[in-house]
Amino acid sequence: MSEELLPQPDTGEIQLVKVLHALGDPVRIQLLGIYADGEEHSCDPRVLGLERLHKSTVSHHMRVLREAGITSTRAAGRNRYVRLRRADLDARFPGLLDSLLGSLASGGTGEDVPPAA
Amino acid sequence: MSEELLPQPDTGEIQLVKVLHALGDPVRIQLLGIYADGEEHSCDPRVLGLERLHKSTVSHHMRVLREAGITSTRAAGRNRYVRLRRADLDARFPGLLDSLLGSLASGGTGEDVPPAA
DNA sequence: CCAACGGTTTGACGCTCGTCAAACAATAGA
DNA sequence: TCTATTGTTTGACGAGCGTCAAACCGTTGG
Repeated sequence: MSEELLPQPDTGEIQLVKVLHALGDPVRIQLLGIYADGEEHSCDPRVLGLERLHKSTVSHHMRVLREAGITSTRAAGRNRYVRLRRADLDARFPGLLDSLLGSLASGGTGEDVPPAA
Repeated sequence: MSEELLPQPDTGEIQLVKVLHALGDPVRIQLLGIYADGEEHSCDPRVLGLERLHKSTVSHHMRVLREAGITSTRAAGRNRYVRLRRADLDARFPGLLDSLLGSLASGGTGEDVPPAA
């Protein structure tokens, strides 16, 4: 059995400008919202609600997020489990993640917001 | 005499993903640090400490920041005065700007940090 | 009126990005 | 041992970005 972490930057090496660049994309900011629960998630576009995108495209976004230091990916068997690096990000940039997730919830993404009706 | 504001998005129209995209660039995140004092600033690259960049390049970055809703530009005579839209950003995304500026100060940009010596 | 100033706009260049498709790799299950 | 599953990698394509240079525009000051 294999059980290893895919390469990712050390906490101290995470750069703000790269984090912002990584999140300055509609798909990846949406992924951040999905990962906000702190749980592990599969990479399958169907599971993530990203059926509109090819699996290789999703894989690409995963890599960008991981290399920016935002997510951590664990490989187990033929599955990969992606999780938010909440503690590391909080240590590196205190308060940033919380305000980002808060802003996301306040609807700053231009997504379709169904009326409260 | 002319004295008008260049076009910019209304506070409610500011989109998080566009803000992050705008700030996910080394030059523009540096500009954010300059504007952090809340004062008005000229566009002259020499005044901004951006001598390495052509004035048209700086002008381009100004436009990106303004159209993302991050800055406000006032035209007076042949000068333009750029200022951070702190109140608008705080209203739209509470806490985001503060944590961004804090993260910037914590050195997450990969900039050269002179030793404390 | 005319020249200098502060910025913007346009066009060009190379590079990066987001996306898909196809091939590939590794594991799990029958 | 096949075959299906899960995801990565590579290559291609069009679009967008960051930069510079040159032309342009409105304003200021002789």
